Amino acid sequence: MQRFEQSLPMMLYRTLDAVMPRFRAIFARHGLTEQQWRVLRALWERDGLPLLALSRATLVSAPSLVGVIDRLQRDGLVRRRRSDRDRRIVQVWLTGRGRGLEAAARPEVEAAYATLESLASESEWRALQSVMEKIVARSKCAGDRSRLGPGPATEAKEVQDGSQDGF
Amino acid sequence: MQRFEQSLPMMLYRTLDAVMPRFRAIFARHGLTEQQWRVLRALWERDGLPLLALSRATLVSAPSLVGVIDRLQRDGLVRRRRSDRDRRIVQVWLTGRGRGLEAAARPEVEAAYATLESLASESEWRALQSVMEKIVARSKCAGDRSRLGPGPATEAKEVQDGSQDGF
DNA sequence: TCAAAATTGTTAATATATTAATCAATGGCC
DNA sequence: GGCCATTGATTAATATATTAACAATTTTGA
Repeated sequence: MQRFEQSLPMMLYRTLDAVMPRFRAIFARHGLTEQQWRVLRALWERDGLPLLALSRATLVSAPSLVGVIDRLQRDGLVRRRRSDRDRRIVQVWLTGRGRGLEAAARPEVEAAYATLESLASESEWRALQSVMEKIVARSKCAGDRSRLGPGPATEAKEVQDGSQDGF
Repeated sequence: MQRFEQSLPMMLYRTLDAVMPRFRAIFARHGLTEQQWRVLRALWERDGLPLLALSRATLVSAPSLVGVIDRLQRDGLVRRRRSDRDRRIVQVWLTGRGRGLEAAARPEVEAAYATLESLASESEWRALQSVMEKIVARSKCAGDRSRLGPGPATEAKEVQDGSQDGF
């Protein structure tokens, strides 16, 4: 059995353990947890996402996400609204305060990314990203079920309009 | 701000999300969670580790580890024993059942690793490992505090004897 | 049309993660 | 010897993860 320390999972965990603390410190200064940050980050890019899409975007499982959003809502950063087109769907929308956090936190996060990028060369980053993408892509094929569902499925049958409600 | 999807943290999480399910399925078949597996894995390599060393080896924080070990103990897989040399230290020892699990699970885990390795080439794996090691190493320098402590500290003042009790 | 199957969000039960605080034991130091 | 900063384990409080089960809605398909 491969040495524990050098197994791919442990290497990935160790890397996260090395880089995340500095990000978490920033989130904490703005009163956010890492998962709350991820949700906001996704909504800043596209507001009004349905819960399931948000789950896939943030890699937070649906059951966990329910709680994360409960607390974001409690803190007045987002709002839930059930879709009219499909009453099963619950969309999550930013409040003014939720939207405002982006500008407030951006400088610190940018700086953290810059520090992070300085830890390896351009080509190393590209290599890293390329291999990880390959692993992810080829894992999905192998009859896997990565707990967050197959996403847009094998055949992309996504709605392509830009409507803010088109889910 | 860098695109959310392509940020290093999300890439790492996505990779874990892609590869871990197949391992977790194996652990579950043996009645283990991922963290319980990590503890056993560490003890198989070196039995009787103190809790803090176990925490560093598994990347499970000490408070979490207490619960993980409580449950492993409840299930009769490990045993706690307070060190005589230093009454603060609690060592964790495998029971017969705990030791037996290694042989039972090994084939499946080996197979999973083999499948995993087939997802990328030799050189890609080396590149991946090399870049991640670099990131980890250089993150530690930068006045970081990756929650699991500085390990053996800057100056390795570890006990070098092979005694099973030398902690 | 209508019952079965699939989707989406949620709850429940148990296991972890995270941060801060506590507590006993040790080591250094005067 | 006795005070004190440290260390190693644990507890406490809150937030997430994971798996299974559910309820309300669509969607399918006979």
